[in-house]
Amino acid sequence: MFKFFVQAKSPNTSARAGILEIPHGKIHSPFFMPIGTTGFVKTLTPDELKSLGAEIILANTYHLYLRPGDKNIKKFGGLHKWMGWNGPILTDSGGYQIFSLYEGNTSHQNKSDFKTHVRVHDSGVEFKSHIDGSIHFLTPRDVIKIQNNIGADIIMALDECIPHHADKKYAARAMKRTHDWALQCKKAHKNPRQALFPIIQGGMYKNLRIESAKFISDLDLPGIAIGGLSVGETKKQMYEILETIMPILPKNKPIYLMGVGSPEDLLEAIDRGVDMFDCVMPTRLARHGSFWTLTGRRNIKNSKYRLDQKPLMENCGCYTCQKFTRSYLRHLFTEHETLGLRLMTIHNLHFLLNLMRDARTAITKGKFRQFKKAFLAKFKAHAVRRRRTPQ
RNA sequence: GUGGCCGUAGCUCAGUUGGCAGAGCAUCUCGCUGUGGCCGAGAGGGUCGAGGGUUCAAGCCCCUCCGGCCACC
Repeated sequence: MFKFFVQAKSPNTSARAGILEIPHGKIHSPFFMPIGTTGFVKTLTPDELKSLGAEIILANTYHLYLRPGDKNIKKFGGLHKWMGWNGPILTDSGGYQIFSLYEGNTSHQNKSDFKTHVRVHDSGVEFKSHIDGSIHFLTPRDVIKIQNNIGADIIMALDECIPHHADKKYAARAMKRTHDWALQCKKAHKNPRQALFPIIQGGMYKNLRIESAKFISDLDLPGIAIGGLSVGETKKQMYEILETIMPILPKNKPIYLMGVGSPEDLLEAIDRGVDMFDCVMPTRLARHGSFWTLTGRRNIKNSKYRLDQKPLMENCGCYTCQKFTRSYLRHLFTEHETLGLRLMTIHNLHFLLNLMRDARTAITKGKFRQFKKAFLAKFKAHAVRRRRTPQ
């Protein structure tokens, strides 16, 4: 029901290519999961996702529990059937919402009109719904039951994600809670068609991270997730944490770095042995006008694209680049036309999913290091040039 | 013709007893990492309809003119 094989490794790197077999299909690793929090990847149909090469998508337990309600999803025949996506799905547990919606959280900018409150107790999490203000209390056991109802192929244990600047005492307490909850989730989880992944925490403290990595590994569940990164810390900090824990994680299980990321972070994490990723970046940035090219990130709203007859990216095979110019896409954005959001989303997802395919090919050929170096040299050069000579 | 109201940033408008010319939107940059299509940060943009007067100081008070709207002959 759930199998993971490592197929190829590349020299001088921990990067590896593999296959993950789960009830709704096979996934080629390393892979990126587009985010469909509320049961849809914003602006795209499942068919479009499939043709972009997405092999699995991510949805969110907290959001689906509030609306339409996990019990209703079960009545509809499960999330796959309801949303018309017959490929693999992973549901996040809602642990990240503890972090991003936490009262007084300053590391993330809370949306001013998104007045959700979260209180963490040893026994579970208290949420105030951002939809109707109702109060909900969820235990680790509840979170598993909700995910059973939603029916994803991979489900996540409840964890407590903390800000990067959390002190050691706070980080240790959140880690301990995350471990207790992981145990409770394991105990509550009984559906063999769903694989449960526990999550490593420990803040920016290496000894806590090591302790957490060992504890989570010892649970002997089908996969392992790394949480609490890409939450505002520097890239150097994130890579150091990865280098600290990756060597002590089991080699025969998929490793999932939650919430990452940017093209450069994906390659750096693959280099250190990570197999799975998810991130809002390609889809959210697309809706905000940003798009990726091999020479870095740009924004279609810039006035210099007003009369630009080139596609978003030269030699890009995506639908958007085949059919439309930058000037037209900019026009769609200035007119606030929905089509612009769709076309940009298609491009960014194509770019990132293609990057993952290229990385996999490079690993298979034993040339990942060269591939990474060549990609980053072009991609980051643009960012440096921008900093030095602002236009 | 007479009376009244109005004229301030590209647009819609604030502007206190006279005391450094303002906001929202738009424009132009930048940011966004287990999703609010938002949001945040910053920038540019003004002979305050024109001219004169009073005053240390006028968008504001006085006079003339121009333009717009309304009412009444």
